[in-house]
Amino acid sequence: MKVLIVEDDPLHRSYLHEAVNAALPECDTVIEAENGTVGEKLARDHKSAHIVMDLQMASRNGIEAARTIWKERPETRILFWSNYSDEAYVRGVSRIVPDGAAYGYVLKSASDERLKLALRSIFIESQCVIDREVRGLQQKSLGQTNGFTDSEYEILVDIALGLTDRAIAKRRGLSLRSVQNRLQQLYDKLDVYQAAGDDHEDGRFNLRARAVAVAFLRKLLNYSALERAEAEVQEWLDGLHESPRDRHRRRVRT
Amino acid sequence: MKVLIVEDDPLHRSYLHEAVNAALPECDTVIEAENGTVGEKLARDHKSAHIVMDLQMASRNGIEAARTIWKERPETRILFWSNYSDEAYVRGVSRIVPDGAAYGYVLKSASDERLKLALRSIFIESQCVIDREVRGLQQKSLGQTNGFTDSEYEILVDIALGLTDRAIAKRRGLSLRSVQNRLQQLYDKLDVYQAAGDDHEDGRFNLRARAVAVAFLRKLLNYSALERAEAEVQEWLDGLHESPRDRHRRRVRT
DNA sequence: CAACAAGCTGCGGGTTTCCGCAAGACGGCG
DNA sequence: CGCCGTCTTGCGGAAACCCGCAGCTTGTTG
Repeated sequence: MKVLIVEDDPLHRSYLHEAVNAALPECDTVIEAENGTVGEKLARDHKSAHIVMDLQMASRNGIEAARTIWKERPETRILFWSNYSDEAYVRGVSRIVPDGAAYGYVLKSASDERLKLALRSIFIESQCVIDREVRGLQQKSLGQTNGFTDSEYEILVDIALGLTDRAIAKRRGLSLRSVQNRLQQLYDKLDVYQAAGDDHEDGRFNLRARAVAVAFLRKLLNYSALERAEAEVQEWLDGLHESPRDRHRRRVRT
Repeated sequence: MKVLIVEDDPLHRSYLHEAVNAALPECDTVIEAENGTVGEKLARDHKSAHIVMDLQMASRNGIEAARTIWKERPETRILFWSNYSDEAYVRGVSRIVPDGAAYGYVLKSASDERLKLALRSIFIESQCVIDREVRGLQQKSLGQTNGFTDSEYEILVDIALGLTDRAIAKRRGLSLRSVQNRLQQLYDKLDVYQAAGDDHEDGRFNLRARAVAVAFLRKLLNYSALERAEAEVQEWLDGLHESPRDRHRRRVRT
């Protein structure tokens, strides 16, 4: 049995290496990658079936890497080992895990014991192991209790990127008004009205900008989510008008 | 000589402990703290003069902790040891360092050798040691080459928090128009106009929101900067009108 | 089928943002 | 002193945002 470790930090990497050796005597080779890019490459070269992956790496983050790996071989077992339980990460992961795949999500703050248990459960027993703390978020985010719908999350990302209502409408195939409806419902859930028009017109917030700030503070968004979204939107923008030639064709509107 | 280590991650903590022992034979005691809060407390109790501090900790981040420590004893020597060289961190640090204090900023990716050298330089020789990569940012941020003025940075933070123009004007003691001037100048520097109305009038960006997004992507802002700013603005809001009585929330505006 | 909930859409209008234009205010420099 | 550059402020208007109201399509349930 072979295990691939993908992790930025050399300290954590060697710690993982030891943990794998200790927890899995049946493992004969351990390979290491120091970022997502080489992680993908090694996974492909070695046809890795067992991977421990850090989220949040400089070159190419864990979610990106996992996505392409799973795309090529959906039965790969991946244990995500992360510092944070931001909702943005949790959502990002559960968005890309293939049906029936065995995977895990363990926090770096977990004990040695817990980590080893997770390694065995996933790699040997093919069971999913999700850290309790993470699990809580997942429930919230999938169920609708106090959580966010996918459509709400979508629009949150869109305004975080700085798109206008009109642009969002076009991107998502909605009318302008529908976009604004979704925005209202987002503002509602984020409780943006709190100090906005409450006391007086003095200390007012710009709802749109405030929503993004609150989402960040609540860790619904984080850097890597924004980064991914930015890449997607750029792609969309580029594909929007393939022919730079016929731009004069449609001039009149309204 | 005593050294205080303030660091979240147990692995990194013990690594630091070893590094200190190896680099500083004259050091007889090493104390450890696992977050900013107990870091402050230990620093006070032991009157620590030599501290190694992680930025980015859960309970109370390194900048906060360093600020209160320096406030009590400005001659304390602090070596910041961080994963990132985000401009937001660099700016945050150089904002709080007292005149003439010896401090350092070393990245976690640096070699053992570099770390040990930095430890000796700062704690023994009282010299400032700034990582080359970080240094670059600092130049940019203090000098005006392609960097941001304090006033621009201020307004960036304000819109990131979601304040309206009017609120910003009141907060900073400016007229509405001046605020908007600064915004324009910010938009200019952030190059927000790039794909906005450039090629076609369809996919437009909301400048205000876009500026925040770009700033995040360029790491001019990050979570901890936002968190600090949020605390400040809340404080300001509270102090604004002394009657916290009618705190009842209403969503209907008459 | 009726009744109801949930979502999309258009309309209208109040507020905010974005910004060109122009009139001061302040400081440096020949 | 006049000239110039930078910063501020007011005015006015086009565009964007925020949102109540009402009509329309779905899908569900009894």
